[in-house]
Amino acid sequence: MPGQRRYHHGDLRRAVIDAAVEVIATDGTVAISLRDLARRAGVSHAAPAHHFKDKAGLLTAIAIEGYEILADSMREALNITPMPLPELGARYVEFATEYPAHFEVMYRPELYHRDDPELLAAKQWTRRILRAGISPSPRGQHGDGVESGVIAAWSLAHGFAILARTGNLDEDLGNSSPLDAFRRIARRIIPGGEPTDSAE
Amino acid sequence: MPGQRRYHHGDLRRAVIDAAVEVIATDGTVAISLRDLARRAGVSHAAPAHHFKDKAGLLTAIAIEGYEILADSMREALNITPMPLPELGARYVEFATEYPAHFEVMYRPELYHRDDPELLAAKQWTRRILRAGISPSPRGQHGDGVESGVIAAWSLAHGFAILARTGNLDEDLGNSSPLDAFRRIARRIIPGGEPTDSAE
DNA sequence: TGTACATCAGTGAACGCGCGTTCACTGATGTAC
DNA sequence: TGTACATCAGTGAACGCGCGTTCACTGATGTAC
Repeated sequence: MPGQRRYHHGDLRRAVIDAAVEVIATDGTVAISLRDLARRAGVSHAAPAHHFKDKAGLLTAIAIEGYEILADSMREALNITPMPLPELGARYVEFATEYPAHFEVMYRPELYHRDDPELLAAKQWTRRILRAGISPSPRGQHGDGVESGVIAAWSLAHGFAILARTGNLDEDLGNSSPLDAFRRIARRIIPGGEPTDSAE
Repeated sequence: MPGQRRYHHGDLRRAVIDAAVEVIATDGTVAISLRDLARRAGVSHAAPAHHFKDKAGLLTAIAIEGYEILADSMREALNITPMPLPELGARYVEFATEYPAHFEVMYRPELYHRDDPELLAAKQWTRRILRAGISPSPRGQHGDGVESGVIAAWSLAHGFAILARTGNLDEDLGNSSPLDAFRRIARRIIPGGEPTDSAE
């Protein structure tokens, strides 16, 4: 029954987050204000405070959600691929592409409550999964190459995701989707992507 | 003669940019306001508008300066190294480390006048140098690997720079400086970093 | 060297705005008995 | 099934604030003759 004025919204928390995500994806984090989001949700301007306490609280919620989505996807990838590191990177890039607003917020900790316990837990859980990408590797004698493999994969994925999202790779990518392009590059470059001693 | 009240500042433009850079490096771009910067420069709040027109104009100036500094450094690197791509990446990481505020502004185009002609020129010039990193390569038969080499180097450098700056690599890096760590990784991973068929 | 004038850089008052946050309130919902 | 009460979710008025921008102004500087 649209148009009907109800006192209770139903799921205001969800509605505000969704509106925020939309605004951020379009105009960046500069553009969000609680009052505007309340307006979009068709609710009085003080209502959101009820769910998020303050503006940083809202962004904290978005960051947490982002970490959870990302962790789930990577967790799944670990179960189905024989070469985890490049695939983990691909999932990372995919997440950044599909959830650009979440991604952006996650990496701007000055915007949210960086010491929120729930956030800390989600973040740590995500990192643990990322790191697990190397443990199932059959070769043991890498030395410090193991560590740097994770750093390399993570850096590559992170940088690629941002550059692709900000349009910096447009002229290089041609027709191929960012994700495909990333997979190609990652397979060639990331340790664990291909057997290291076979030719070409 | 400090303490002396002068009518003319001397180099207000410089002073405002420097103040902005300091604020951004500490508290992020959220924290800058023209009025605050004027205060820091010891000048009336309307003075900065004289030099930058508006807030976005100030950030445009910072972005331009960033592109110029980065381009100069990479240009120099091209002249002195036999393996350009990894070294270009290292310069990129070095720039992001030394000029974090410039770096941050550059990649947030929603904050400045993205179609400013001077900015466009600086940006294009920087990209041309980045791309030049592959042309002196002796091997010709890469196919699309050439293109993806640039993308890989750029992505790796960009991602590494951000992750290092946001403290995400702290527990991996140990004692080594971010720049050294990057050089080590880049040399091993980036095409053109090492001869591809030698063992180890 | 001196004067007149144009230009440049900074002042300070004023504007209107949208924001985040607080607060006493009220309508809606859920639960115990 | 009915009633009383506690809790929860949203309202709307009010606050104080700092901001960006505009504007007529004035002091300082540079230049032409």
